[in-house]
Amino acid sequence: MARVPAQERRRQLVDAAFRVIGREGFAAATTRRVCAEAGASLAAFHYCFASKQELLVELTAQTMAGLVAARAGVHVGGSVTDSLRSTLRGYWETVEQDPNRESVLMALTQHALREPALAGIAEQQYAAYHRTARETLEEIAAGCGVRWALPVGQLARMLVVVTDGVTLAWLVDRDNDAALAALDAFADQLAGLAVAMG
Amino acid sequence: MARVPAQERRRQLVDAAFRVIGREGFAAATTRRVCAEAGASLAAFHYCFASKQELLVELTAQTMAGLVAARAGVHVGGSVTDSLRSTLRGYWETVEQDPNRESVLMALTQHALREPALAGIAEQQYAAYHRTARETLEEIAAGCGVRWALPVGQLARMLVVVTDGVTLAWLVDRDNDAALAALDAFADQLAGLAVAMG
DNA sequence: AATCGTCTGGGACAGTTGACCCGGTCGGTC
DNA sequence: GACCGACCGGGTCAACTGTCCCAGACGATT
Repeated sequence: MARVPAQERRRQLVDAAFRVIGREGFAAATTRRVCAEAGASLAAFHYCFASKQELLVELTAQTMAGLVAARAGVHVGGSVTDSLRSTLRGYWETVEQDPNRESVLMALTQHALREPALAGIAEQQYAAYHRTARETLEEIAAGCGVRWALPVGQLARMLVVVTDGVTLAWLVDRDNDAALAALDAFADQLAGLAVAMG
Repeated sequence: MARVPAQERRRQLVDAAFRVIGREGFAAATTRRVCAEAGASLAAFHYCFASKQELLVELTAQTMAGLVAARAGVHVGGSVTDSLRSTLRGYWETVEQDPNRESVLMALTQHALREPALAGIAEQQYAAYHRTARETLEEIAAGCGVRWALPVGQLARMLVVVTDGVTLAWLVDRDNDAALAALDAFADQLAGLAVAMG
């Protein structure tokens, strides 16, 4: 087995855990299974992490941070409708690009809601998620010269609701067309809440 | 220990599993834990169920069927906006009434997506869920004398997206007010897709 | 070359889990 | 009252889990 710096090993193990969970579910992510995926020994695992819990904390934080980053893409251009559509479609591209990420995210969220050590992370990252959505909406409003008819915080939550809801439905029936159609329709709907600046 | 007919025992064990998962998460639902909750012995368990898997199948089917039933309430009255609002608020009442049900549902859905024996159930029940949403929308349209500007199937998916998305967000931050506000806003939005019958 | 922290190999441990089994007990039926 | 299927108690089993340990090997610094 290759000799690898501890920090690099940590990264490898986190990545391996991500792949295992995405492929076989949260329950399958045992220390032995993760080590096998990463090509490491159990001893290496416990040299890098004090416990499995520690691995999970790092994985959760990293994945949720990636979530916020991946969904931060704003596309301002043309009308409000166009901007919202392309922003939501931009989000959907990230889902299609790595569908497993969503499965992992769901599993981790589910787990984090139970685990006191992780609960803070989930809540905090969802707050960041809402914040990102709000910034996106404000950017669009500014770029298109409109203002929102509802409090931006409320609209931000609606945006998160739409992305999460569409993703959840898609995880069950894997209907890409329906997902895209729903996203477009919601974009049109939300655009109706933009009123000309005055 | 009381002497109970096998069928009744099955019911008790399914109920116990539901409670355990709702309170402590899916992973906590071991056969022993479920038996303790139900006040039954391991032997009783394996007399009633051939395997834990069988219990899970029954639990999943039963819970998802309950989901469809609980969300089937339609409230037609007044304008389209009023009807949609009260229908969505009716749904939210069922959530507030038994918040754990949603946690269990999420956990089971998550699990069902991995387990071939359960995948069919999840898919089938979500299809039923979509069908119910469509019927709700058609009832509202008929009752209010309007038609929908988009295909009803697409609107039905949007309705499901909204309820699931709002529920998911609420599971993380438990913000009741935000959930209700989002539901109302979406009701108003969707009502905009109703056009007078011509 | 000696040394020291970093890293690895293989094994061991106690605890838990799903499954199973056997002897026996209950309640109704004939 | 004999019988029989429904039901239970308690114990056992192999498999798997997270965690830990120790002897040793590597590589840079001295």
